[in-house]
Amino acid sequence: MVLRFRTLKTQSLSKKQQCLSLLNSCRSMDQLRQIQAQVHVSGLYQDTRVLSELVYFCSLSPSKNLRHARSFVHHAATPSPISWNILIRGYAASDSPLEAFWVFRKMRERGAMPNKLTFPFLLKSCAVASALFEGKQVHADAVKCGLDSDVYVGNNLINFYGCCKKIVDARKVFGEMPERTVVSWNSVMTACVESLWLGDGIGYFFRMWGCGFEPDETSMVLLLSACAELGYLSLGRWVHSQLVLRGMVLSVQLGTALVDMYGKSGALGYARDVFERMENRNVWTWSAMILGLAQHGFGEEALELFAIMNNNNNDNRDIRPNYVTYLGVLCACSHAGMVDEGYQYFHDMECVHGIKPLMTHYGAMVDVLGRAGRLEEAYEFIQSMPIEPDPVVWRTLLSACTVHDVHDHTGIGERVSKKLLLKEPRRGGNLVIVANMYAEVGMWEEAANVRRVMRDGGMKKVAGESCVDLGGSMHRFFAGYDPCPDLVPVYHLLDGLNLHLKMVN
DNA sequence: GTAGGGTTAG
Repeated sequence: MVLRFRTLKTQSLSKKQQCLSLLNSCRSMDQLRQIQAQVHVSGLYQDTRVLSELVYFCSLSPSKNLRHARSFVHHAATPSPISWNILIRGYAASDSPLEAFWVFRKMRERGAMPNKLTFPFLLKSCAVASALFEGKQVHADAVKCGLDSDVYVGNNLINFYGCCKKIVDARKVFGEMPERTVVSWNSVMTACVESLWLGDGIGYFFRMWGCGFEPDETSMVLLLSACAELGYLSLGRWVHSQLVLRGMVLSVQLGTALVDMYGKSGALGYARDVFERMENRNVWTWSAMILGLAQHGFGEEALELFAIMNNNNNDNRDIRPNYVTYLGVLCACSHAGMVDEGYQYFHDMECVHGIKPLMTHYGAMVDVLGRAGRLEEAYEFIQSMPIEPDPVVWRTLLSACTVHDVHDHTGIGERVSKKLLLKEPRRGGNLVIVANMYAEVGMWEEAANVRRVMRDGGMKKVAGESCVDLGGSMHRFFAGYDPCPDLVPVYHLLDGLNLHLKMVN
């Protein structure tokens, strides 16, 4: 289709209006080039409104071309703030979000004044890029422009600091906001929950409620994900009851959050119940259910569900597994001892579904091999990884070594511990595993050496902690921590359990 | 005469 101004019925409209109308109906870069030629001919090239529409198409339409948009703005004599903002917004959603920051620098160099709509997308770019250094400069600029009091700017500042794991700063911004909306509360909750400051996240929910804000769906999803992470079943059930009481529609997100919470808390019956009742499910819903089953020892059921998900006869024709689904699948294999299947799924993940394995997938596969006692194979698997294994991967194998290598003197435990300590020499927890491994096989001198290294280096293991939900409140337990007045029956029970386990094995 | 905005899933 060739576009010309005179093809329009609206002959009476001005050249400029015709041009804007054409831009409005523009669908491809080819059409845009034709319009661009017309713009040149009619001398509308420096019109700020026309320019912003050109930039809008190149930055935000499905056939966008950001370099094109950028060149429009850079070559314009005086681009309006709107053009700059649209360009920044385009980069925020692109694969190279930090370019937004450089556009902003250029904008400032050329003396354009940012307005309150400049900062949200700019901060969003810094947030997705986790660019703390750049984001702080933006924050400072927002303060200089007196725009940091805008509620949208504030919400994005919270989100930015949250994404950079600067929770104290996120909370500081929140605390100093002159005006807040539900989104502000949700943003600060997100920051806490994402960084596993779960109690604080839950606290913000109830403070929000106390301040008279109505929690929305996002608030509920966030609260549920904090419950899921803590295994705080009683609070999770309370949230569920609130959803029913308020007559909130069980959206895919809310339903998934419930399935996730029940699944992680081990209440698989409830998880399954919500899952079955949901009208719409997406890949996250299925993944949450699969992972819940896998993590609680129902490996075969998890894999069965995965097969159903992939079965085209079901209502989920468009649901394709993603990286989270495969974490659940591999977790199922390791808990069910299915090594060959694990290899097969790991292979299919990339070759059939095009999902490039992440570090966690390699770790999960090491867990599959390690739990099955195939330690050498796991070691070779790590050596053959195309990415540099992180300490977690080595620690997974080392833990497997302490279980399986105790009476076997192949020395794989030693090799693995060397690899791990090379990467993370100062983490006390690593040395504790190594010392225990030596002690287990009676290599007392070596064990003592490791302990001495720890002591001399001032290294301590961060105490492992367990939470138990009792009568609706969370109780935290540490090893060696002794708040209970009468532990004797507890130890008797534990002894009994250990005996039972040994007899079963 | 004038255009555009935020938070959420292992």
